[in-house]
Amino acid sequence: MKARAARTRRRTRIQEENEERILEAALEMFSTHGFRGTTIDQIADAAGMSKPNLLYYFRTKDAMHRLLIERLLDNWLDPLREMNPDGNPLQEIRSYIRRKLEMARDFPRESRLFANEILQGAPRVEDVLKGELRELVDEKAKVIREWGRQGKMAKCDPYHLIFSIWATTQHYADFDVQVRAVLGENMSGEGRFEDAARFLDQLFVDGLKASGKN
Amino acid sequence: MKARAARTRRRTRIQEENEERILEAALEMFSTHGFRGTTIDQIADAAGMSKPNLLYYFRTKDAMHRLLIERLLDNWLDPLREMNPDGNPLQEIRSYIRRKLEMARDFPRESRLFANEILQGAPRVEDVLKGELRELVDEKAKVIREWGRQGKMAKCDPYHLIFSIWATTQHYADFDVQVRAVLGENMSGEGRFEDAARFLDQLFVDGLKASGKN
DNA sequence: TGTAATCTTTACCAATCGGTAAAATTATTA
DNA sequence: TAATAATTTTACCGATTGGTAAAGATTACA
Repeated sequence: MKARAARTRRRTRIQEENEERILEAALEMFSTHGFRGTTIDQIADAAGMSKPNLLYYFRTKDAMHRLLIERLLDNWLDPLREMNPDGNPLQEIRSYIRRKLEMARDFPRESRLFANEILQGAPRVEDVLKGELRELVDEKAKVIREWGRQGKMAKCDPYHLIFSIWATTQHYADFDVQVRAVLGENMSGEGRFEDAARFLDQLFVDGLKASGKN
Repeated sequence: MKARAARTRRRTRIQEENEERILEAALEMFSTHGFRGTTIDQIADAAGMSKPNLLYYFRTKDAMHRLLIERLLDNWLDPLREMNPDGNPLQEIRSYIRRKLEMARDFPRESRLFANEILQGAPRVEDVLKGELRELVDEKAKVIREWGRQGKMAKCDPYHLIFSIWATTQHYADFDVQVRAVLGENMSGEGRFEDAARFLDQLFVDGLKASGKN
């Protein structure tokens, strides 16, 4: 018996490549058809391999989905975590919006995967929402409220501010087809996101400047 | 042969009741599991009848879904249509937000049905998006731009303003479980929506007041 | 190079899917 | 009330679903 335990043997090159190909294909399918709307055959096709071959790497459909969700959640909360309590409030909010918008632009499938999951009642991420997510939002809400108290920005409900930032930024990934339909297909993705960034800056930053009456 | 054609015979009481029960059940299932994620058996169960009996009223799964989408689109654009070019700009925008928020509160399943459809590439509503919806948004965008030009409100990209209103209001229906997870289950639905309305008023109305620099 | 481990293919399976046929039942109306 | 139309049930079908068994091909390594 080797020193290396059977359960933890090193991953092969082929294994690494194929698992990545499968996850890529699975993300593509799950994010557009949802979990139940995606078949293993579709994923296998998209990954360019047979279904039994795919099932050699992931024993169930659920295993693929779980891993994708897990990976997603790893990065999902980072932009909010980076919001610095000691920074300039409006600048911090502006940067947060920018980071979220960049995520929507660069990882639209991940955003849609998450949206699908939430829409369907969040059966697989409920714990994270009520745990990690809630704690983080509570923490940042306190910071925002304190900024308001100190007159560094307008007083406002920090929870709904955060919801609004989530909603407006993720909208460009989740409702992409609608945005394209309204703006016309000829408008480039880059242009769309620049315009969106400019508008959201204006809306949130101007809208949250400390006003005299508070 | 009766004067009444075979194709257009009057709907019976039973027919009317059962079709309504079925659509109610179908809306419930489609809005949380999506089209492919919902089975006819599930709908039949939820409607309290057997599958063949259900299929007597709707010959295919698609027929139910199409009718629900059709009904939805009937009312979906009304709030934006009601925006009055001759009204007070900020008041009109405030009212529009209010109406959209009320729809999210009162018809969350319809909102999620729509969200599911868009997320999955809008295969069944593409025409409406590129047709009716786009025309309506173009029209209202002109109005908003004119308001800006006249100095009645801040100059801003009207398309992204509309997207932001859609995103923030529908968020409370589509991402309901996340909102509840963060705010805690003990907060009542009424309270949530009142807080949201207050915040969105502040964000959009304060954020879009005509500023000196324009 | 031989061999053990890894990877892929072929052939399959029970359960579930959307949907149908037709008999049995219930409601309507002449 | 008799006949007709509308509704419901029972029994079923072929296709697709997620997943398995096991033989065959390939790869890594001592």
